[in-house]
Amino acid sequence: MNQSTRQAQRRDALVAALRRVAGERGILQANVRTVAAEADVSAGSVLYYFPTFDDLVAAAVEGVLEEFYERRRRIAEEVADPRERLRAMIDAGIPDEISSDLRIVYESIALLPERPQLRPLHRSIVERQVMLYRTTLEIGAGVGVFRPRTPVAAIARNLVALEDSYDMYPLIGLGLDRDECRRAVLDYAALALDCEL
Amino acid sequence: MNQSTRQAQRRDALVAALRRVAGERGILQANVRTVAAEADVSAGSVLYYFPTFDDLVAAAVEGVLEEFYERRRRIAEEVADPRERLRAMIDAGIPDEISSDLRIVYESIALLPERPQLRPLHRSIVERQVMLYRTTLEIGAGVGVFRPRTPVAAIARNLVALEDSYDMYPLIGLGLDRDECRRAVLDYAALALDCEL
DNA sequence: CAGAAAGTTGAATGCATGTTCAAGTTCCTT
DNA sequence: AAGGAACTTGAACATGCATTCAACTTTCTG
Repeated sequence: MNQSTRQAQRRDALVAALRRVAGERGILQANVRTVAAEADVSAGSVLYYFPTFDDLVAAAVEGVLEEFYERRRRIAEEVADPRERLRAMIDAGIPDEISSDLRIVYESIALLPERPQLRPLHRSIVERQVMLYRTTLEIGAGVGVFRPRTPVAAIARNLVALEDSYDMYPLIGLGLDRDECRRAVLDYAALALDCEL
Repeated sequence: MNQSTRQAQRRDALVAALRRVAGERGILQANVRTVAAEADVSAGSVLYYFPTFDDLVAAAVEGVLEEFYERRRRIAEEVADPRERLRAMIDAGIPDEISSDLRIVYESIALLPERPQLRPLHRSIVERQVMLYRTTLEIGAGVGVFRPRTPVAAIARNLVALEDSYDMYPLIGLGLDRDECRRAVLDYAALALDCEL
C-alpha cells in the first residue's frame, strides 16, 4: 500500500470519527480532543492530517452531504418505472429513524455564518435533490403516467421541502409517525400528479 | 416605576441584544461579551440579571419561538373567512425576507443536544402551528368551502412542513423566489382542499 | 438626608479549546 | 543494516470563554 493511499485512509478514519462524535453527541461536541479520542490517536495526529480542525469539519460535512445525495441518486437510477421510482425516492427520503448523518446536516446550519465555504455544499445538495425529483416527474409526465396539475419544477421543490422538514422534526423531539409522514408526502404527489401511488 | 418592572425591562433589553447579535452574526457568535457590548453594559451586568449565560440564551430562544407563533396566531384570528385566512397564513408563513428571528429558530437546533430544555419549545411551536392550520381547515371543511381529499391533519402538517423548509432555505444560501414558494404552497393547498385559492 | 438596597464595573479566575513543537517511534528505501 | 522520511505523541502555549467578586455608584426608603 503506497503512502498517499494510507494518508487518505488515515484522513478518512478521522472524518469517520468526527461523524460518529457529531452524530451521537451533537456537532458542537466535536472538537480536536473528542475526535482524537474517538479515533484512538492523539490530538497532535489529528492536526498532522488536517492543517486546521475546521478543515476536518468541512471534510466531514461535505462527506455527509455527498453521501446523502449519492444514496438518493442511486435509488433513483435503480428503478426504471416512474411511479415505482417516485415511491422509492420518497421512502428513502423519509427514513424510519433519524440517522446521525441527518443530524449533522441540520446542525451544521449553525456553522454557516462562521464557515461560508460550507454554504454552497448545502445549497447544491438541495438543488440536486430537486433535480432528481424533477427528472423523475418529467419522465413520468412524458410517458403519460403522471399528469401534473401544477408545474413539475414546483412539485419537485415541494417534495424535497416536505422531506427536509420531516427529516428535521425528529431532531427537535417531534416524533411523528414515519409511515404517516411518507403517506402524507405520497398523497401530495398523487394529487399533484393525478396518479395513484 | 417599581423595581420588578425595571428588572424585567433590563432583562428584556439583554434578550433583545442577544437576538440582534444572534440574528446578525449567527447564534454561535452570541456570548457574554458580544451581548454585553451590544446592550452597552459590562459582562458582569449580564450575569447580574441572568444566573448563567445559558439562561439568557434560553430566554431569547423561547421569546423568538413564542413571538413567531403569536404572530401567526394573530393573523389567523383576524381573518374570519377560511379561504382568506388560509391565504393570509401562508403569506405570513413565507415572508419575503428571512428575518433574523427565523435564523435563530433554525440555528438553535444545534444547541439542543447541550440544552435539552429548549427541545420542548421547538416541538411545541411546530405542534401549535399545525393546530392553527388544522382548525382553519376544519372550519372551512365544516362550511363546505374546503373539500379535503386527504385527512386534514395530514394537510395541516404538510403545510407547516413546506413553510418550515422554505423558511430555512435562505439560510443555506438557496434564494428561491418567495412568490413562487408561496404559489407552490397555495397550489398544494388548493389541490388538497379541492378549492380555488 | 442617611443608610440600605440595587445595580454596575472591570479585573481576576479557571477551564476548554485550537495549535505548535521538540522528542521519540515506526516505516521505507537503498 | 543505516539513514532518512513519515508518523505519533503529549506537554506547552495562546486565546476565548463563562463566571466570580470586591469595589464603587446609583436609586430607593424611612
